[in-house]
This record gives sequence, C-alpha cells and structure tokens, in this order.
Amino acid sequence: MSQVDRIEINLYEYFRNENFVPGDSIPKEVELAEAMGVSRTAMREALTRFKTLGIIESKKNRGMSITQPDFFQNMNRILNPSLLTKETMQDFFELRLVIEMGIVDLLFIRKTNDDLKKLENIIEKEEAAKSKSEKLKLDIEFHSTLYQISGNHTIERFQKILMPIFDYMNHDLHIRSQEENEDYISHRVLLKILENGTAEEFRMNMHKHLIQYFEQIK
Amino acid sequence: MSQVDRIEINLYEYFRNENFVPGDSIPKEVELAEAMGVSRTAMREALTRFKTLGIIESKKNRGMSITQPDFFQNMNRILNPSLLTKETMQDFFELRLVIEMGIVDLLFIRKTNDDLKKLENIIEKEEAAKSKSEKLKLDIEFHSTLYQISGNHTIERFQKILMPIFDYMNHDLHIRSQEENEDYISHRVLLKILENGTAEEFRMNMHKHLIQYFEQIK
DNA sequence: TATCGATATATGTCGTACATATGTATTTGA
DNA sequence: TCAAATACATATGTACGACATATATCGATA
Repeated sequence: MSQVDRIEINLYEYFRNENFVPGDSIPKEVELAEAMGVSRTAMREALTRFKTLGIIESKKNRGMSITQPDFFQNMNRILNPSLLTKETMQDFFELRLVIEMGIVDLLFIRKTNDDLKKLENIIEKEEAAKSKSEKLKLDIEFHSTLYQISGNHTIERFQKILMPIFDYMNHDLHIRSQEENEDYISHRVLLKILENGTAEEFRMNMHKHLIQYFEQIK
Repeated sequence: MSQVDRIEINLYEYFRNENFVPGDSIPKEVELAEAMGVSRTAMREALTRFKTLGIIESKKNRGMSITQPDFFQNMNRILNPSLLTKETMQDFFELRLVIEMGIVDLLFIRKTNDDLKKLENIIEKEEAAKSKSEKLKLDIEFHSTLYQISGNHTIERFQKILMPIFDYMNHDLHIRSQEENEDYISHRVLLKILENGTAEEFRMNMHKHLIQYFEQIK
C-alpha cells in the first residue's frame, strides 16, 4: 500500500468524522499536508482522486469544498465501448430492458395530464414521419419521455448514459419492421393503457413492445 | 479549462486512437509528458485521474497499462450516505424496486433447477428462523439470490452496492409485520410461481410482496 | 547450472519556486 | 462621498530537480 493510499483513507475518515455536507469548505492543501506530515505533492495526488470522484472540487483561489458526488459523470468518462468487454456490454443492454420494465409502477404513480399530452404529441409526429431516421429519433424520444415521467432523476440520467451502448448494440441486431411483426404493440397502444389501463396491463404490453430485444437474451 | 484538463482530453483521444485493449502497456510518464510538451507533474495528475477511474493501472517498475474500468468500484468509494442528498437516496431506493420488478423476465429465461433448490433451501431456513435479525438476513439472501439467478453480473454487483442505502432508508420506515399485512405474499408463493407460473404472475405478486415499499413512493 | 547480487529503470515521494486567478484592501479621481 | 481603478495577498496550478523504492534483467560467483 502506497503513501497516497494511506492518505486517501485518512482523508476519507476525516471527511466522515467532520460531518461535512456539500458546500462546506475544507482546509487548504498545505494545512492538510502538514497535519498528516506528508508532502504537498502526495496530498495533492490524494486530493486529485477525490476531485476525480467528484467528492471535492477546487477553485483557483477560493480553496476546496465538499461537493455532491456524481456517479454518472464518471460513468460517462469510462463507458467507452471499446474498453468494455462484450459481457459487460450485454449486461448493460439487459439492464436497460430491466429498467424499462421496472419503472412502470413509477409511471402510474407519477403520470400527469401534461405528460400524457407530451406523449400524444410525440406519437402524432411519429405517425407522420416519413424517414427511418426521423422515426428512430421519435422512438427514442418516446422512451426518454417515459423515463422523465418516472420522476426519478437518477434513473433518467442513467438511461441517457446507457443510450450509446444500446445504440451500439443495435447495429448487430436485425430488427424486424412493424409489418413483419404480427402482434406489434405500438406506442399509441401503450399510451392508451397509460391513460386508462393498469400497471399490469402496461407491463405486459411493454414486454411485447420490447419483445425483439428480449428474444436476443439467452 | 486548465492545462491538466487538456492533457486528460488528449490522453483520452490517444487511448482511443491507439485501439488499446485491457492489458496493453502504455508509454512511460516522461515520454508522455515530453510528447505533449508538458511537465511530468501535470501529466501525472492527468494520469492519476485515469487511475482513479480505473482506466489505467501502474506498477512500481513495470510501467502503466490499460485496464478494464470498473464503475462499481468507484461507486463504492462515493456511496457515503452522509454525502448524498435525500433526493438521490430516494432515487436509489426507487431504483432498487425498479430493478427488482424488472429482472423478472431474466429470471424466467435463466432459472435452473439448482436455483430453485437454493431458494427452497433459504425459505426453509427462513420459516424455521426464530430471531428477527436472522429472518432479515435470510430475507436479504432470498432477494440476493434472485439477482444471482438473473445471470447479470453487472446488476448483481449493482444491487450489492445499493444494499447499504436500502438498509439505511429502512430505518426510517415502519414495516408492517406479516401478521399485520392482510394479503402478504410470502417467498414461498413467489417460489411456486417461479417454478410453475408465468412471468406476468410473478411480477404481479412481486409487486404485492414489495407493496410496503411502493406505498412509500409519492 | 543455479543462485545470489549488482544495476538499470519506471513509478512514488519530496521540496522549492513561480504562475495564475480571485478576493480584499487601498488608492485615486470626479 | 462614492465609484472605479489599482495594488496586494492568497490558494491552487504548473514546473523542475532530486532522491526513494520496488522490480526486472543481466552478470558474477560458487
């Protein structure tokens, strides 16, 4: 274990014991370094780790302060498809489906009339859309809106970050067109159920709507 | 934008262009620094960021190499309840419910006889358990096993990390005992459905099983 | 030939100096 | 008197040079 590792642990302990909340400012580098009897260099490296994790932030002269860490910001930095194994990619692919099926209860708890109108609006554009790319764009917008309606910002951001992966994996899939698909469930049907149906109905039909993706899972 | 920020971006570009895969070794610090015309100090700080994110790793003399980043490892370092806002905590609380409802399809795709036996085993212990703490432990084990059965390692790890949060929030909840709860769905019922029922049934009953948590959501 | 030891090497740690941005105090001018 | 411009102090950011330390490689010795 290196010096910096020890410093990191000590700092972490220190932050917890002091009961810092986001916004609180912390002692300056030299003070921390002296207090722990280490060089400013080593202390800075430990601090850099915390900065990278989003636990602290520093401004040129104002010193450093505790911040609310943001997982998904980091996730963005590391979710480079070329660096992920195929298995992890597949996992995230499935996770998207899991979330999409799982948020249904939240939708029924939190839906508002405005939300329904918004979906209606998207569907209308979708039905009028000519080009394939435009349809795809509106398809994504529909599902993104569902995440919004869930009212869970964390999940919403999560989905935004997972999107590129889903996109990336889509290239390998042969997606049947609506015409080829006997019992295709359209967005309009989903909206009707969200308006007048139950969560159970919605889940069943969402599953059918996503059936082509589920078929990929073995 | 600071010098180090620029270096980070450049490095990121460089890594991508070189098509590195985990295990590949990268040039040494001084070479990278010279190549970009910056000091070793600044380069090291940028490298520290990547090390923190788990994109590269360094060994004392062997130099540095690309590694498979591990998002959840970082998450562990960050998930300090005292540093999270109440809203984010609530979000994660909900996310757990979302995943639990969403993995049902994976369960039905991937369940094996061994899995069912394992669940049966847990339930038997649970029914024989006397103390409250032991029951709680087995309750957690039951649900953890479901995550295992989902066959999705990413989700499984995700759940393990979210557990402390869920635990933490549980303290604030008044959980009705089974006796107080009219139509409580037991683990045994869930297992029966997993054995002989359908995914839809399972979801409906899982929702009832978790009803007390869903009632917390507004 | 096998084992031990010297050496070279790349990261880790240290100290110092200076750059830069920013908040605060001071001076200047109307 | 007050506002604007200026100077100053301060904390982080960047740079350089030196040494510590772990480890791989090669060479010497028994």
